[in-house]
Amino acid sequence: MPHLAFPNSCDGFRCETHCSVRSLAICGQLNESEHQEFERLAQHVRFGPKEALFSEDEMVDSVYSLTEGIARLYKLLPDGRRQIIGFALPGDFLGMAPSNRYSFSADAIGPLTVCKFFRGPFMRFIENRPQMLMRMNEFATRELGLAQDQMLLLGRRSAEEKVAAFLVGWRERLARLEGMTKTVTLPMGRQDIADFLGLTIETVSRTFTKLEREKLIVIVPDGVRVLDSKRFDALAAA
Amino acid sequence: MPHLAFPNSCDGFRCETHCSVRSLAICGQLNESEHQEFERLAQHVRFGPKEALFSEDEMVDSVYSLTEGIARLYKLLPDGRRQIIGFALPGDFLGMAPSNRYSFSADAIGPLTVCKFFRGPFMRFIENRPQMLMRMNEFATRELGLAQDQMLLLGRRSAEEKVAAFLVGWRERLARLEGMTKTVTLPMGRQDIADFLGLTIETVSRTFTKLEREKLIVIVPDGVRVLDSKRFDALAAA
DNA sequence: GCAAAGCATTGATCTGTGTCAAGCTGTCTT
DNA sequence: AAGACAGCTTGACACAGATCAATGCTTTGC
Repeated sequence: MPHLAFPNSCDGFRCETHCSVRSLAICGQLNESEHQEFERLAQHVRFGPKEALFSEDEMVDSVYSLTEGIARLYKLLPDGRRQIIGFALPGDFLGMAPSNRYSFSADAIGPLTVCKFFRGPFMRFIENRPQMLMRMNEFATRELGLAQDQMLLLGRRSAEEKVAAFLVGWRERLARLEGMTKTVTLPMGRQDIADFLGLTIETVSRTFTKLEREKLIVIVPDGVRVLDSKRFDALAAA
Repeated sequence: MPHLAFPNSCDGFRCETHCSVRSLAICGQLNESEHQEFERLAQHVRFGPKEALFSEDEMVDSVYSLTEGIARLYKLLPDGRRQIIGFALPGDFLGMAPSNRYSFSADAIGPLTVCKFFRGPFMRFIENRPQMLMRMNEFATRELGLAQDQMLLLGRRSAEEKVAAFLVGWRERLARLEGMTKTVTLPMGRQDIADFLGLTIETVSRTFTKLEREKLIVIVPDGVRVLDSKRFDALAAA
């Protein structure tokens, strides 16, 4: 796009270049003037692959609205065991914690951009805006619902069910952004999937292979193609 | 208390009889007049052991603030496998869901009382009260934090670590209500603990016995007594 | 005081997933 | 083009926790 001369020059203005997902994001229901005021609080920040947005136990100084790319959210045990508690997509909101320290770590999987807000100004902006607070509630409630689904998966599903449910769930989340497709792109590696599902990388790999042998999926570079949606959804449901 | 003539006669008024945990509850920061208005929306309802407050997939018509007793919150798979996603204590708030249907089931473990609110009036009460919305956010964020801890537990801890972490976590939650004690009361049965930790009842039972043999706890009726808090916390942490 | 029921414990065995160890595939570097 | 590297797959084997099967311990009701 050579005619788009200054792609980074619109900070501080409503600018769809930075936020193709604005309607999905925390700021999606602000009117024009509110949004301008809100934008003045934001810094647009880019992160490279594997770069940390924040780490568990750090003091919370900022909150983030993800605009592009995917982040991995995880907790570590002292001996290095890792549990990925979620993957954040564009539109997702990060950084609320039950104390003044982050309760998990977040880092970029690929290149990633966020709107970053300092906690104080952000809190002052929302504290007397019921609409914004309601939206925060919706976001928190949705996250909680996902977390509860994940508890069921981690506690009570077999390896095969875990992988199938993960692929179905991931496909649905992508569908909100890109529309439903047969090919599900998987930007995260096998180890990330393993740490999300409470499995080892070997078991994840074997299970992918097994699902392919059973003609439910085809493994393609950076993802899978779902062949039999019906049988697949059934496996994921139960 | 023979001089307390009408112990159930104060519905509609501020009444600590119904709410020894008011300061911990959703309504804990309302002023006197707001609280009276809020109370007018509430019904005080009692449930007996095993009685259902609501079930997964039912339409959400009410939300609940737990005032006495303990509830078990769970999700079921079609084949009957169960995952308990949490235990609710007095002060906890139940019933927010990401859709218009409950995303889990809740039932009383023992006798239980709640403040029940119809969704519509409740929403109308909070929607223009930022303080109340902030409090809802705190509650949701705390729940989310607990859910994330539980994901780490379910995905990455051994049976012994799960049981130890459960006892430590449960003791801390009780401490908020009753103060820290050596004896941890466990109102839920072994099957409930198993379904919370992603284990079988046999493994939970064996693990309790093992912890007792190792002189970390003593099993007493309806609970355990913690002998070696230090070693115990260490096991729970990692 | 005894039967019945419900819950918890213990033992023997099995199995799904983890662990350890190669080997494979694609990409980047020089 | 060749080597090195990172990520993924496959195989052989081990083991934590599940399953199956008794048995024990309270509580409840008569």
